[in-house]
Amino acid sequence: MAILVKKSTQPTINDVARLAGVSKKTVSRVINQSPLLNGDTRKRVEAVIAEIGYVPNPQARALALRRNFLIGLIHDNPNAQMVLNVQQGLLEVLRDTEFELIVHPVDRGSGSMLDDVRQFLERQRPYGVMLLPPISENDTLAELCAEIGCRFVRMGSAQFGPAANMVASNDREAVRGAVEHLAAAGHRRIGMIAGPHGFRSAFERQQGYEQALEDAGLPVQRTLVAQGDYTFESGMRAAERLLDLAPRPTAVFCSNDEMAAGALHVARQRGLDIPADLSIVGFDDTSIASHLWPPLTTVRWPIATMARAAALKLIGDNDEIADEPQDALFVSTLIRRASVAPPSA
Amino acid sequence: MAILVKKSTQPTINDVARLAGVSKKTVSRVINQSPLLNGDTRKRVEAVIAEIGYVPNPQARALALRRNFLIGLIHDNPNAQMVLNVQQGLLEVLRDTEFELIVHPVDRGSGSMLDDVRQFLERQRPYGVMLLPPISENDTLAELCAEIGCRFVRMGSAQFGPAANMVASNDREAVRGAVEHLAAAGHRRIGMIAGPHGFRSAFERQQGYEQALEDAGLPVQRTLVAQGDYTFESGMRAAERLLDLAPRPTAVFCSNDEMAAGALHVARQRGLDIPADLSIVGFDDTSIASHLWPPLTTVRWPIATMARAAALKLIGDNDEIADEPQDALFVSTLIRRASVAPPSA
DNA sequence: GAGAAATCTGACACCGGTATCCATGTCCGT
DNA sequence: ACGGACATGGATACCGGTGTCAGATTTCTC
Repeated sequence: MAILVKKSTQPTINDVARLAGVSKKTVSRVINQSPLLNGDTRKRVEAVIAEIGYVPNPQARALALRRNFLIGLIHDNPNAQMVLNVQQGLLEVLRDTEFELIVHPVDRGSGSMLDDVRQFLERQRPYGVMLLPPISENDTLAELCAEIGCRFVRMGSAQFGPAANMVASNDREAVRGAVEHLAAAGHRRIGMIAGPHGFRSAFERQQGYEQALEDAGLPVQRTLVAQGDYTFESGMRAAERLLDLAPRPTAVFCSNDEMAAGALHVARQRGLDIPADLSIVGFDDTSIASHLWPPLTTVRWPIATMARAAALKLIGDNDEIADEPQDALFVSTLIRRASVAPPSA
Repeated sequence: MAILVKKSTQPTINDVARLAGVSKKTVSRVINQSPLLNGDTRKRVEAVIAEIGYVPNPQARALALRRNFLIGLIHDNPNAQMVLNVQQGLLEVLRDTEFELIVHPVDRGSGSMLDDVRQFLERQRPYGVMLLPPISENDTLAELCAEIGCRFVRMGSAQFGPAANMVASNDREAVRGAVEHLAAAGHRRIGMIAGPHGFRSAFERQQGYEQALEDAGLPVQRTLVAQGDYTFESGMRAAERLLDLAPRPTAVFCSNDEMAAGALHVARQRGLDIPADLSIVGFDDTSIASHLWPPLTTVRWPIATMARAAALKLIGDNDEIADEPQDALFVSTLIRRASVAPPSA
């Protein structure tokens, strides 16, 4: 038997007012917990609300209040796990508030990206938006949000300036620690699979890599750095280039787990033993890292925590968010698993 | 320098009307492409709109039209890749429409799940919602949607009835084919890591497994079926139980890729060679399947295609969606990769 | 050129909330 | 008993769109 969709009509504030024998405004006061209400009237109204199952219409509310309760998540991130981690962090905060989450992915690289976002912002006028890397690194985009008058928070891999509404991590330091770990294990030829050109996160992580090499007294060599675009496939291609070198690097740091997985894949294809023949370190600590075999040593990027913080900034009472943007810094830590060992020979 | 958020005021339909020297309604006609408009007036209004950058307020529109343009995605699925695949399929359809996507994850198992969903539906009154498995298998939930009067489409692993607004795949047949493939390779002891009890998808897939065994003249043994809950960790635990058996199964079919990855992980821990010592088949063909080593033979579940179809059903002009729910069936196919081989001894 | 028909346009009410502001009722001091 | 401070509640306008319907204009017909 078919399940039919009733064309039911939802009770409105007028129905409540009529049944309770009060005016709309009084009902509105009850809903909004106004303090200037007789306890008796309040109870009567509440009883009616409960009885007929009245729920305020958010669209009408939004119209009257000249604001809505939508938080936008704008991203161009191909990494499902990361996006979902962020969503989870966000929703944890949004749960039990009246806010709802609107997800708006955009085409990276598409020339109309800015127009797309502008249209989204102008149409929905979300209360606030959250910008995920890598698109969050785009200053023009941030300026667009500001111009339109939309609260925003950017998640990123480094402080961009004294005040850029940034919730950031310390990627450079974290990567430096990770590569140091490789050097300390005895590796002298440490390759890197870097992120795409023009991305702040890619830049920061590469800087960390180079600093660690310098600290360890190792030469920084162009050929040891292959570039990917944060996808598994690009990680494979980059790894192929690195593994074709002679002598082969004995370790490789990858700018994210996805590319590390690609590198591991290629190494396996070539019959290399991980970690004996090649040590691999990733970045992000998404679930793929611990699921791989061997489990991947990686930098844990506290993305869900950052998302929670960003959400709190967005919906916080702090109305000065725009005038006094505050940045927050989160610390990434190295998670040691089984994909790193001293070089074999 | 801080990026300031301007408290700008958006132009309204009244501004446009005043500047163009016409009435609100005429502007509304221009926006809605009403055919009964003098070309001249239309152009004048359009010019003003373009000049002052007018964008209609969706909240006001929603209020006046007594409907909005929000599509809800309700899910309790822990699998990030799958959820994102669905989101992608959905958004592909929603892009270039005026619909926006609201994501509303719920706590599986939480006792308040139905209340949570009810609150979401009553508050947001989305134009339509999409229910993802496993929560989509919950008939009570579907009835709730119908009761509230919200369009909905359920994605699932089998037809639930003659008309249940279902976009479904043929899991049973697909699994039968997959297990047949194992039997054809010469496996006689084929284990299964099943999904959680009470889930339709889990049931369908187990039925497919059992049918394949019967078809191949193999005994259906309780001990060869271990149960998981679709997570990596549960896959590990289930695999441990199966690999502890003596004699050990030489192949295992897993109800999803995530658990297959867990099984692969455990096999590796025990020093087994895949596929020589153990053949593994998964289900879903999420990206993890091709990223694993060895690449996983798996059933491709066309979830993004299904999501597109579901989205079209939701936003389609077809107003009878409620009265004449139509089901659609999608075919899953076996993707042969390297995790299956004939048994070694 | 007058009247009818077809075409366009605008005044007005309405969607379901909130804000403003004034009218009433209550309690108190004198 | 009267006036004023204070607490409470209601009438009304408004947010920014859309629907209705009547009136104005144009076009067509004879």
